[in-house]
Amino acid sequence: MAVRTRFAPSPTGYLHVGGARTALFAWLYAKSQGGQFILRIEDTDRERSTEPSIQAILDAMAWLGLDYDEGPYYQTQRFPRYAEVIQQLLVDGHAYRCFCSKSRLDALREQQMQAKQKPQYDGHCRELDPAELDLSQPHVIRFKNPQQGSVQFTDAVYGDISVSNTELDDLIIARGDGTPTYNFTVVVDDMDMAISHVIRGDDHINNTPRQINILRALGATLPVYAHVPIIVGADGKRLSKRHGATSVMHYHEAGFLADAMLNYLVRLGWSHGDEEIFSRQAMIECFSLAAINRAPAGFNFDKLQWLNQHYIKETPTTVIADALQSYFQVVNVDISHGPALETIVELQRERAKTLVEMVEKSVYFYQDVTSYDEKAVKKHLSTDSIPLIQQLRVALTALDVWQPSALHELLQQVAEAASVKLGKLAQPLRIAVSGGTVSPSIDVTLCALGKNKVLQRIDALLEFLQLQQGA
RNA sequence: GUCCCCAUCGUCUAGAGGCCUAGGACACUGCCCUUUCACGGCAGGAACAGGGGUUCGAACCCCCUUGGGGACGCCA
Repeated sequence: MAVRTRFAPSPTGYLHVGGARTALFAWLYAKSQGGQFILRIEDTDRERSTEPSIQAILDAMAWLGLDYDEGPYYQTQRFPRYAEVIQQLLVDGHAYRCFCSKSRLDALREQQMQAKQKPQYDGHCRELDPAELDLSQPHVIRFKNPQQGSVQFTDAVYGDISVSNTELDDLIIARGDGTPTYNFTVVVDDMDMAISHVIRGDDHINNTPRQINILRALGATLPVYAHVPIIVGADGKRLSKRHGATSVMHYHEAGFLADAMLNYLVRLGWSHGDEEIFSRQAMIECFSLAAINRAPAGFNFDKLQWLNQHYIKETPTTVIADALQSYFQVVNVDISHGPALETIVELQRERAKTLVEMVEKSVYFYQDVTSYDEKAVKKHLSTDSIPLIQQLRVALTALDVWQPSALHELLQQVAEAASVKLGKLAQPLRIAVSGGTVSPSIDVTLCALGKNKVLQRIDALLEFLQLQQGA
């Protein structure tokens, strides 16, 4: 049987990391089996579904590179089909009309909770004679769940699961306005779309038995179910906004690479021996449902950062440089006068955990230094530094070959001549060109900056120091 | 409350009865490298939730307890 998996988000907000991981697992399984991956938007809740949410989900899928072979399908476009199946269920006696008022249902629930029972519909309308009904009265349609026996299935992740039918009540499959509900539309869609493996969050594990009952009433073949544990925050609670960013696209904005995100996500609740690094290709080759962990996994920002830096270091320079461009734009730094972005990447890739950080650490390559870090000045500069810096300026001015090795040599000579350590020279210089004490190696930094800018900035620093002297 | 599920270092995890004196990774600490910051290298601390079984032998199998998560909607 052809493997077909799907990701079926409801467009009520952005794509969060838990959803992204579920999507990744479904995508991986399809890819690993040579099957198809389908995207379906579950927008039957018209109150909460929004167009921007749909776009946000599509954007996030695109960023992560989770491409789909079919879809996106929209459930709101399939209402005629749902109506058809509901009719069939009604005719076959697998569903019935329920005229119970909300207030009766509320009272029933209240009563059951008081009696420490599981709140369930009591089947009040289950045996009404279809011939004697007044269809003009407001009513919903309920699925007639079996009352005997139990539902058993083998989850590809959790193993055998069994639930007694007495735990399941007659769920509503069509609302008062005739629109179908989630547990019903999923079943119809998975059946119609010939989904072979339903891979979804484990919050649906309790829905599975009732979905199986509907599937059976419809005479459909059952898919394989694989429930993926949820992602929790540092406190063990379900990941939510108070744990920090949960939107996948937030990580894009924060300068994370899609490959890093994917690698992090795939290792959250799944493993392949001791391996930590998985390219897309590697994860497709190694993936298996059986290796998914059953316990909820905690989101660990530090490890994501580590992976991101790993990919920043490993990804070809030009690719990172291309990606970097938009991050400079966001902070309004004009990069047209200064080193090529490839150079920035090469100088900074070992010093930045995110592309945003890389930008923050590289602004001085494109913009003049407007202030000096106070601590740095205090530690490395005094009016006594002026002669040494002046010597350095003279030497730099005379240098024809503006290359790292030549610059390195020159610095060493100047340091030797003044009988100071290289650090005594490099730090003041660093302050001059960057405003602080942190930069790539001074020789490559000077080289990337260019002779003119370096001399200008040395002059600016000298001026600053002379002003201090005067004061 | 009822039902379902889960349980190895702080976190992600390896582990399918002897290979476990429990391995790797992130984070943390120390040292080395070093012109700063990083990268890198080396070293270190750190876990089988508790209690009963089963077995010659249990992190692995069974039961109970505890802890955690999820579901119980005319939400998905």
